[in-house]
Amino acid sequence: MPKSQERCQEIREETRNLIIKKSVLYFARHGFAGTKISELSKNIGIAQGTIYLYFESKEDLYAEIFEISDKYTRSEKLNSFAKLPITAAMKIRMLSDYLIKSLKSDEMFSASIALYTQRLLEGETDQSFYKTLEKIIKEGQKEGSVVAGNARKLSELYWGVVYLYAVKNLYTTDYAMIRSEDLSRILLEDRK
Amino acid sequence: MPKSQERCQEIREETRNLIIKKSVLYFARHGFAGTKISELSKNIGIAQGTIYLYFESKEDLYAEIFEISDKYTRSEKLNSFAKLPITAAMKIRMLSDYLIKSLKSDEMFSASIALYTQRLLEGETDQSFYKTLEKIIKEGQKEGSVVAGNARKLSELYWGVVYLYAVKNLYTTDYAMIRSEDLSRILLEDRK
Amino acid sequence: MPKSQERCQEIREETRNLIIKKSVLYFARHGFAGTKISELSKNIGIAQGTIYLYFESKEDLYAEIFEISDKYTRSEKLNSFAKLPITAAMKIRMLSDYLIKSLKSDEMFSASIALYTQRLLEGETDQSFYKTLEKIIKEGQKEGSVVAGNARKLSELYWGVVYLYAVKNLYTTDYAMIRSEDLSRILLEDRK
Amino acid sequence: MPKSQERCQEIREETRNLIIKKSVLYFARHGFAGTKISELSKNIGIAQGTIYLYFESKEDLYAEIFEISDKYTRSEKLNSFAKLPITAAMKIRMLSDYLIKSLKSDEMFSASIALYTQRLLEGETDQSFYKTLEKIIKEGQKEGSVVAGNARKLSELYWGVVYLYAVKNLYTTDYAMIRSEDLSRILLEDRK
DNA sequence: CATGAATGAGTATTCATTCAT
DNA sequence: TATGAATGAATACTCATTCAT
Repeated sequence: MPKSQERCQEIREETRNLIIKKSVLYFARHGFAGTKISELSKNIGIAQGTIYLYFESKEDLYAEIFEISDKYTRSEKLNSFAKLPITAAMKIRMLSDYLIKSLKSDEMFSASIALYTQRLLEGETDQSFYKTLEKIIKEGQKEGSVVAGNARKLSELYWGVVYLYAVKNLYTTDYAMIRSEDLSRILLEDRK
Repeated sequence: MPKSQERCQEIREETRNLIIKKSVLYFARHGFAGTKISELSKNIGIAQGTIYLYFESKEDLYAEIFEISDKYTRSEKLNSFAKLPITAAMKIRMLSDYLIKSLKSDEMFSASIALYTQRLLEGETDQSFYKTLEKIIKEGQKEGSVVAGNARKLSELYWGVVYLYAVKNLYTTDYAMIRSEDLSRILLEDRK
Repeated sequence: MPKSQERCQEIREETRNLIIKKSVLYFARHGFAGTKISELSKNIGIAQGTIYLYFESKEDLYAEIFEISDKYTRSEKLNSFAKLPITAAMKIRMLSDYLIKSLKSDEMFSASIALYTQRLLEGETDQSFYKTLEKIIKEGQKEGSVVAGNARKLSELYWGVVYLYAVKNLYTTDYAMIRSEDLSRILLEDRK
Repeated sequence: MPKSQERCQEIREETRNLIIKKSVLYFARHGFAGTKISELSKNIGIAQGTIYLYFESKEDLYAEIFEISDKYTRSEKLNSFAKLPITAAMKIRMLSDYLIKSLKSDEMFSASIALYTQRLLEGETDQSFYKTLEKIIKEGQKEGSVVAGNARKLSELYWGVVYLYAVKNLYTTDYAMIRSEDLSRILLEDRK
C-alpha cells in the first residue's frame, strides 16, 4: 500500500514544522551568527542536509522564522484589545494578562518576542506594535489612569520589559515571571 | 638606538587600551559569533595581526572585554549609594540619576551593561549587583516608599530596563533616553 | 533513504586510511613545519576541510601518523627473530634481509622508519628496538660472529644505516639500495 | 672620540658572524620551514629586525648558512688526504680520525654536515665529496684493504654514518660518539 | 525524502618583513 | 645601528552548502 499523496504532503508539513519550531528557539537563543547549521540540525534531530530540502539557505530559514515571530507578535490580540469598548486601563490589564500568560505557557511566544526585538533593535523591521500601544496610552492619560510622560517612550518601556522576560524564559526554563500587575504598573497610576 | 623601555611599555599600553575600548563596543553590538576579527580590526584601525600581539585569540579578547565590563558594572557606585545615611527612596533616585547620566554620556558604560547582561542571561556570571539593590528595595518597602512585591523580581525588573536602554544606545546613537524619574518610578510608589 | 550505517562506517574508514597513508609519506618527506594542509590535501586528492572531519588539527594528524609509524617500526618481526633457536649471526642476516626487502617494497615502511627516527633524534620517544638488537649483538659477540665494540653503539650504527636508506627511499624512488649483506656486515665479522 | 671606521666595520662583522654561527645550529636542528625568525632571533639574543640589517630575507640567510656548511664540508682536507703518498687504508683512517675529531670538538662542523646532507637528500646540491671518497675506495679495493662492493654505495654508506652522528650531536650534546675505528671499519677489511 | 561525507569559500591565526623611533 | 611594534600575505581551521547513495 503506497503512501497516498496526502500522507506524503502531511509528512513534509510535519518535518517542516518541526524544523521551524526548533529553529525559532535556537535562533532566539543563539542569534543568527551564533547558530551553526550543524548544531541546529543536531538539536532538531535530523541530518544537516534535510534542512536544505525545506529551506534554500540559513538566511532563508531565518527569514521564515522571523516571519513566524512577526505574525505571533503582530498578533491580532493587541488590535482586538484596542478596539474593545472598555477603559484604557482595562485594555492595558488585559494585554498584560495575555502577555504574561503567553510568556508562561508558550515557549514559541517568548522566542518570537525575542527574535522580533533583536531585529527591532537593529532597526530592520517596522515598529507597528508600538503604535497601537501608544494610542492606548494616550487614551489612558486622558482618562487619568496612565502615568504622565511621552507615550512613545512609555510604550517602549513596556515592550522592553516584555522582551526582557521573554529572553529570560529562553535561558532559564523555570524562571519566576513577574505578575501581570507588575507589568501593568509600568503604565498605570497607582490606585489609591 | 633602541626605543626606551618605558616608551615601548607606553605604546603597548596605548594600543592595548585602544583595542579593548573599541572591542567592547563592537562585541556588545555584534555579539561574539557576529564579530569577525577582520571587521573588528578594520573598525579599530589596525592590522589583524596586531590584535594577536595583545591577545591570544578571539575568545581571549572577549574574555578580557568581559572582565572590563564586569568591573565597570560592578562599580563601587552602587555600593557607595547603598551605604549613605539617606532614605532608600533617595538612594534609588541617586542611582537612577547616575545610571541615566552614565548611559547618556559614556558609550563604554552602555556596552559594558549590554555585555554583562548578555552573559548574565546565559547564567555565566554571578548576580552580585542584584543583591545590593534588593537590600535597598527591602529598606524602601519598610519605609513605604517602594512598591510592594518580591524584592528580587523588582530588582531584576529595574536592571532589565537599564539593560534595555543600554542596548538601545548601542544601536541608535541619538536615542531619546527615558528620564531618571521614569526609571525610579519602576520601584518607587507614586507620590501623592 | 539514508545510507546504511555499515556503509558509512566503511567510507569513513577508507577515507581515514587514505589520509593516513598519504600523510605518512608527506610528513616523512617534508617534516611537520614543512607540511602545508593545503598542499597535503591536494596531494591526497581531497578538500582541505575533509582532513578536519577526521583529525582535530595538523598536530593531531601528525601525532596519529607517528603512532602508526611507531607500530610499524616496533614490529613484532624483530622480536620474533630474536626468539628463534638459531645463531645470532643468522638472526642478523634474517633481520637485514627483512629490512632491505621492506624498504624496497613498502614505501610506508620507509616513511615510518624516517618519522620514527626523526622523533627519536629529538628524544621524544623510547628506544625499545635498540634494546632487542643489543641483546642479539651481545649473543653474537660471545659466538665470535659479531665484531667487538660497545653493543649499544653498534646497534645505533646499524639502525642509523637503516634510517639513512629509508630517507633516501623517500626522496629518490629508484634508489639503488645496499644489499642485505652490506647491512649485515656492519655487525658481522668478515668470514674468512 | 668617535668610533673609527674600522671599529664599526668590526662590530658589523662580529654581529654578522654571531648570527651565522647561531643560525647554522638553529637551521640544522629545525630545518628551514621549522625555523621561525622570531625564535631564531630570541635564540641569538638580538631583535628580529636586526637580522634584516644583515640579511635580505630568511632565504638569503639560509643560503649564506648553506654556503658556509658547504665550504666546511667540501673541506680541502678530504682532497689533501686523497693526494698523500700513502695507502688507501691509511687515507681512510686519517679521514675517519679527522671526521670523528671534528664532530666531537666543533658543533659547527656537525651542523654543517647536517645541513649539507639535508640538501643533498633533497637533491639540491652536487655530490662532489662522494666522488673523492669513491676514488680512494677503488684504490683500496685494488690494494685489497677495502671491502668488495659498489664503490659509490660504500661511499654513500660511509657519509651516511658520518651524517648520522652529526645529527645526533645536534640533539644530544653529550652523545657518546663511535670510535674512529668503527667508522673506518665500514670500508676496511677486518685485519687478521 | 533523508542521510552524512565531502566541498571550498570564509574566517581565525601565524610569521616573515617593514618602519618609526 | 638596533629595537620591537605593526603589517598583511600565507596558512590553519570552520561551517554553510552540495551530492552520491
